[in-house]
Amino acid sequence: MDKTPRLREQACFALYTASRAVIGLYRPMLDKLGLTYPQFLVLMALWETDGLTVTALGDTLQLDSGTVSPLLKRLEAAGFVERRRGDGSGDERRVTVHLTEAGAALESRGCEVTQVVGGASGMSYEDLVALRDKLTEFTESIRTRETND
Amino acid sequence: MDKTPRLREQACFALYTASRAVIGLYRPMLDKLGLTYPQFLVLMALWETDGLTVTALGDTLQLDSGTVSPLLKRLEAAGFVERRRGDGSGDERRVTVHLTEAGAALESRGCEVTQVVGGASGMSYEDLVALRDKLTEFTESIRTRETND
DNA sequence: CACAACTTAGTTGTGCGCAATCAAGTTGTG
DNA sequence: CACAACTTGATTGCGCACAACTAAGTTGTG
Repeated sequence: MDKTPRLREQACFALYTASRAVIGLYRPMLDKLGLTYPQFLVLMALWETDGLTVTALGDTLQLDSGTVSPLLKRLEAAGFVERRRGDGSGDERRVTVHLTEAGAALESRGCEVTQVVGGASGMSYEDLVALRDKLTEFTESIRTRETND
Repeated sequence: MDKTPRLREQACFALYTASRAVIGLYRPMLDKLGLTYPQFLVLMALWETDGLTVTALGDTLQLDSGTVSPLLKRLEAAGFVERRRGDGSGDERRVTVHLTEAGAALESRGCEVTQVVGGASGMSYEDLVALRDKLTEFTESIRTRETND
């Protein structure tokens, strides 16, 4: 029984490293669009459903307001999105996030990026799908156990 | 052909989310040891091989000096590690990192944490090993393609 | 020896990520 | 209506990550 866990044997470390590696793979391509990876995720969410509230965006990306608010501030400053308070709902607390023309225009180039990254991953489509499903299962499983101490 | 990639379908997003979720699972336990996850990784590397240089630590954790240097500064301030310049090698550029007594003493409690997290992941040992290997393969594959533009 | 090229750590600046806190707005209950 | 509980988004503070740069030390070449 080797009680000392080796770094290389830890699935969590592999996860941590892999995550940073993919983002690093995206980086040079996203740089050309003037985006960071989290900013790109926001746009992907909006390309799918424009006009999400800040909370809905946070739920989608699994990020809290302390991350999303400044993220949107930068995206707004860059001219990719626009925030509107009390948009139609009559609830003045709600802020909806909308793509600008520039933000919407990035969609096709953005999709290209995901294609290229998928190809550069060195894995087949089937493998990627299997990995994604395994990871999603993993995350769900963790979230349900989050109350642990 | 749906050209617009959905966030939920992206393996990269699943990776990004899963990574943060595991670290979140570690957080409350590591808080009790006074450590963050990256700091815990440094200690794991040192429990395995004490006296690594800053560069060797960076290679092990796949982090550059801009991340490792301040990380070690905080770990040193917390009394878990100690840095020594030109340690024996006669090369005054090299800084080796050594566990203090307090740092070494955390090992058994640290190992416990990895056990608990492994259990709380909701996956079998075999599944975790398979996932880890898939992720390692993924990362390696990406690193070899990093010269892409 | 001279000196350019390189290696090693560290610093600076920007952008996440998250806990904690806050202010403004809304809702439920009496 | 009054007012406590809640929701929504923003702010603050700290610790990563990483690019770009710097300073100090080492090595290879003539």
